[in-house]
Amino acid sequence: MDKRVDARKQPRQARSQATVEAILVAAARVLEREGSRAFTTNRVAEVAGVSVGSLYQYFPNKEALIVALHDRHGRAMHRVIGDALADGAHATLREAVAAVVRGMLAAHADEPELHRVLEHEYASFDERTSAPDTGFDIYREVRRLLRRHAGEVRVADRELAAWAVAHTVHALVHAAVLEPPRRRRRGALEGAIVDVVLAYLAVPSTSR
Amino acid sequence: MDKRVDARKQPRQARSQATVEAILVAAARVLEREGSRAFTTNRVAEVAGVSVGSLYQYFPNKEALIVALHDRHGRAMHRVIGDALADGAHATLREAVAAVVRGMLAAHADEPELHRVLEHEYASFDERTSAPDTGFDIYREVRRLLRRHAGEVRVADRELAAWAVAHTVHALVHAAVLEPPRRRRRGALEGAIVDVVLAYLAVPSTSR
Amino acid sequence: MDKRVDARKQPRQARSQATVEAILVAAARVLEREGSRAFTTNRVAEVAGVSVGSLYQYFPNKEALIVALHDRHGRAMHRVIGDALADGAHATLREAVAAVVRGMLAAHADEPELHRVLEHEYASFDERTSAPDTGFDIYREVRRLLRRHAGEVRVADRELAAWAVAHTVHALVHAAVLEPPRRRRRGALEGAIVDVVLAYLAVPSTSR
Amino acid sequence: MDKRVDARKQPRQARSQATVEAILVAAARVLEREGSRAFTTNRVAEVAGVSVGSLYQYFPNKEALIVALHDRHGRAMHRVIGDALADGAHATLREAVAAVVRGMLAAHADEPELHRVLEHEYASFDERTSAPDTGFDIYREVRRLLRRHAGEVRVADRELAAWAVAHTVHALVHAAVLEPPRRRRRGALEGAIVDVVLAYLAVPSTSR
DNA sequence: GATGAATGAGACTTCATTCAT
DNA sequence: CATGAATGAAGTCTCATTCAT
Repeated sequence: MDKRVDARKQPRQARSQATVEAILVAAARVLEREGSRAFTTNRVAEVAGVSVGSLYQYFPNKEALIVALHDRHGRAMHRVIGDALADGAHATLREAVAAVVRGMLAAHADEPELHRVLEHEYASFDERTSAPDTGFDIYREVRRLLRRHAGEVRVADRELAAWAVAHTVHALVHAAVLEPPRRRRRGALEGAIVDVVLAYLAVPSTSR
Repeated sequence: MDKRVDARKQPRQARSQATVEAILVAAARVLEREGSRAFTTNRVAEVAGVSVGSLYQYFPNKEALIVALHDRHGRAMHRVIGDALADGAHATLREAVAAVVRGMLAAHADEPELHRVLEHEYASFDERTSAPDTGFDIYREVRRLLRRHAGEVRVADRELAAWAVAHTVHALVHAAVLEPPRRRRRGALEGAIVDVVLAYLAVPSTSR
Repeated sequence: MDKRVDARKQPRQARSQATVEAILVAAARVLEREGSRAFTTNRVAEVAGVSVGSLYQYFPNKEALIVALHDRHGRAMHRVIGDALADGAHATLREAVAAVVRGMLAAHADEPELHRVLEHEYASFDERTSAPDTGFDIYREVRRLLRRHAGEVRVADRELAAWAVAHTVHALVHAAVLEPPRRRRRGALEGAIVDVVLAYLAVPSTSR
Repeated sequence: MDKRVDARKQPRQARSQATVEAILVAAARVLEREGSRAFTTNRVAEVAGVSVGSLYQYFPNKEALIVALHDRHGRAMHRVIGDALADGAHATLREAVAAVVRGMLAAHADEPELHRVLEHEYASFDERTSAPDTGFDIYREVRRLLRRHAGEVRVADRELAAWAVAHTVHALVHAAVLEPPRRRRRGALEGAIVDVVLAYLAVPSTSR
């Protein structure tokens, strides 16, 4: 019982491009400010300033909106990591990890609630839907990071380490924007996240 | 417009106790095996073998079911941590952390999906509802742990560390049961989680 | 992509029995008096004096209503033919055919439009739906009729004759109630239908 | 609340003619192959290779498409009967009837489903719409046939006979293409239809 | 207390039709 | 004239909750 979630129609005219964009922006806004309870196709269309019909012209169903937003976010995260891994971008592992963490924090700062909700909604139809794998594997990226800075890394099982690091960073970034501890600035949280990762991965140093 | 979510009445008789229990077990089972989409009051009542009417006799609304399950899980986690902190239970920080991680993994192993869903369902009405704080503060527990083993801990900002550790452990335990890396046994995952926490918290040692 | 059309729930209490009956009566009435355009689940529920929810408690979807009505009509026709075939009911083929035609005309007289619409609606989802074969084969019944009165029948290919007779009678009965020729009484139409069938089937006689 | 269903404008230019034709062909094809559910103006336009807007340039609404197809089919049937009645075309009643039946079978063979659907769609808005009587009366044609071969016809009430014959032929032709009995060739069906009609109309002969 | 039939607001989605480009 | 994006009324169906028995 698969459900299609890919875009129903490719917008050709500039007008439709704008409509699609408006719908996605509205979807994100509704999710962020009104919660998943209020996330109805009619409400999204209303906020987008278009009719429900227009929404369905470009998205076959409500889930497709979630998928599109999720995909969009996934690509952004991919870009952040990719940038941190770019040739010669960062000399040390710590610098690279810091860049990733900083990028992710920035990407989640504006609409923190959105990403939490998105994750839940996306997971909730993961199976019924032929959710197109966003195509990129975050673990692979982390493993590349570890390989590139192999000299500084002490963990033996790199795949296990990639798993641990990916989930840790993800969780702490979300926690940083959604449930930050009192009175800490973002910089402090960024530092803590980097510390957790580095302490685990890197050979002990005297620093810190 | 607050919504009551506390149990509608305290069941005094044994039969009522059993009914409430059956409903909660059914709720957990539906959430675990059939997903949040199927989580309807009628379905829960059916699985519990009672009528919807009876369900509403003990729970004022659907959210109360989620709250009850969430609360129940919270208490269980509390107990796990409490045990690990019991006087003289564990000599070293590593042992104490390992005990906590082991306990949490065990508590999540049976119904992993349940806890993921629960968390999001609970969060989704966090605000509209006057969700009674389950009364215990996980951070406080972690801070107690750090204080007790202060000698082994090097981090300066203990509250920040508690925040980081609590979220890290929570995320990795969930990931361990829901999205474990291929071919690693639970013991390996447990080890990795402890490693992440210890590397961050403890003064460097030669171990590992 | 099968669609279920069988009753969703078996009504157990007397109250539900009445509800189901009211819904079917309302469905027939709407189809007959307001046409298939007006045949919406809300309208049917309204005419039945119940809520849409009740309708869906007993019929999984709109099509199930059509199927139920169709089935009901099929059984009635079956009964008519069965009665005409009952042992010793009719001495001659003409009498038997006349009995069938009379019975069918009576059965269609009250709600002629209903049966026309029903047929169309039923046919329109014949394939998408796993329409339960009403279980009885009208051809078989006609063949039995021909066999029983074999002495009077001259047609060689009985199966072909059954096909022709079944469709002819069906069409003329419908036409008789829906588009009768001007100023003919029902008796005259009944006679004409029997004449068409008998002239085709029976050995020529001097009668008429 | 009458609704206009006649062509919105008479296409004068060749290109317009072609567009109208393409639309009608597409409408027939959709109805035949995809069913009345799929018969949407957008789908018809798509299959016709034109925009919806263009469709509405030539047809004021969806019903007009049905009317046009129905009308077209009616004219074709009229032609078939007219040919069979042409002066000196057929010497005997049987030959004339056979010609009509053969012509009708041929006309329905290509798109059998289309005609069934058409009939019901047409009937479904017969009243709301001021459906222009297609202008020719099939009964009149049949009566002419009976009059011309009066010598061979034994039935007394010619109008009643025309009614019976018209409906019988119509039903059997449709049945022949839509629900033919197993393993009979079209010739056999044609023969059976002619037999039914002739046995009813004509004076008994020794033939057959 | 228990039952389960009934309710009905409201969510999702379609499609005939219009109109700016 | 053609295009196709946009509209929105209307229809199907679900499910939390109530209440007569």
